[in-house]
Order: sequence, then structure tokens, then C-alpha cells
Amino acid sequence: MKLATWNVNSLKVRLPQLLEWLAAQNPDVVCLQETKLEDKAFPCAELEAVGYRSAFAGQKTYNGVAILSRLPLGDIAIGNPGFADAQQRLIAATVGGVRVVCGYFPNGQSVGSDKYAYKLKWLDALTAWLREELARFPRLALLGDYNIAPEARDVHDPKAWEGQVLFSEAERAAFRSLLELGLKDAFRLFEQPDKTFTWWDYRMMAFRRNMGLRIDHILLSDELAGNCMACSVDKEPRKAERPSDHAPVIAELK
DNA sequence: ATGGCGGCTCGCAGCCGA
Repeated sequence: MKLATWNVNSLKVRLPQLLEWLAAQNPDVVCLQETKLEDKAFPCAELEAVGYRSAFAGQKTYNGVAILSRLPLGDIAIGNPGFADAQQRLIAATVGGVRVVCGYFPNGQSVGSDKYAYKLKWLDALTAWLREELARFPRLALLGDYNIAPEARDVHDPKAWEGQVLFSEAERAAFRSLLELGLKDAFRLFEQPDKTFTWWDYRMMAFRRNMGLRIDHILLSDELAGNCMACSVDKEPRKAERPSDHAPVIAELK
């Protein structure tokens, strides 16, 4: 089973690129973030036409998450029952015996801001909820835009980023708390090229200069990690005209 | 990264992302 995550930064704008990418990569399950679409505008028919079912939770302008799947989606759940949130950032579904959780983690704006406090609370609540989910679903994958670079090697210039939002100690500690639940970073199960990132600012020719961060991740429960054959970042879509600022991450399970 | 782009909106300027 091929699982992927991609922050598309507007599904309306990126739909043609998504369709092209689905044809090229043929993933079984795709988690999308920042769809920025109300549910009534979700392109179900276009995706159905190329073989994908959809589960989605959107809103106008901001946020919005979706899971696409070639196989039926069961037990669709939106949000974290332990955290009332007006922002559509979490959706889960069961596909082929795997509990797939798709998350668009808060950005946090800047360390010390209200949005940063919300991010840390959101992360705490996520960890508490996943502890229960893992007990229910030992085969669980958490895919999405975490908005956290876990380690210095995930940052193009760790000195400049130290203590900044996306790479602050509290955020990295929250990421480690997810690992302490027994989840494994699929990307780090394998040898990887140095300076592999998943997000590059649109400005400053950041992509061309590879000034990026690795903030999109696939975490796998122990049971799934043992079946993981490969994990990589697909930089191709970031080279397109009018790209998303994020690249997809793909993991292959036996 | 002082910003520098790109997406969004009861748009023509300002908010937000990361």
C-alpha cells in the first residue's frame, strides 16, 4: 500500500497538478492539507473519475483536510473529540485495515503569540487522542503537514531557525511526544539524502537554493513501521509552474 | 528572513501561511 501526504495550498488551484501527480505516482491513499474549500465545492467527481474516493472536512479560505483512497474509506471521523476546534485540521478513516489520520497542524505564527499557544494546546490534545486511537487501532499512520522540523538536519540553516516557530524547543518536544507514543518517522527508517526538505518559501528563490524545512511527515505505529519498505519526498511537483510551496511525502507498506 | 510570494476575500488592501 502506497500512502502519501501533500499540502496542496488550495485544491482549487492545484487540482490539475494533483490529477497529474496521481497518474504519475498511483498512490493508494493520499492525505491532503490546506484544501481551502467548502465541502460543497470539493471535486469528488473529478477524483472519482480517476479512481479515488474522498473523505473531506473543509471550510472557506483556510485549512481543510481530505483523504483520497482507491479502496473504500470506513469509519470516517472529523476532528479530535477531546479538543473543540473551529478549524478543520483533522480527518481520519480506515482503509484496508489501516487507520489513516490526516492532520494540518497549526502554523503557530511566531513564538509567544496566541497562535503559538493554540498550536501547543492542539499538539497536546492530539497526543492524548492518539494514545487512545493507537489502543483501538494498532495499525495507524499519522500523515500531514506538522509544521514542525524535528531535528537540525531537517532545517537548511538550523542556526538561523533555532528558537523560531516551526523549530522551537516546545514544538520539537511535542513531536518527540508523538514518537513516545510508539510512532516512527517513516522517513528516518531509511538512509536519506542530506538536506531533504518538504517546504520551501515562495520568496527568495528558496526552492532553487534548497532553503527548505522538512515539516511534512508520515509517522507509523510499530506494527506498520515493520512493514514499511520505503519513504521519500517527491520534489517534482514543487518544480511545476504555480506550485504548492510543499512537496509530497510517500511511504510504501508491504 | 527587515522583505522579497502566493492564496484568499462581500477584493482594488490586508490577512495568513511557514
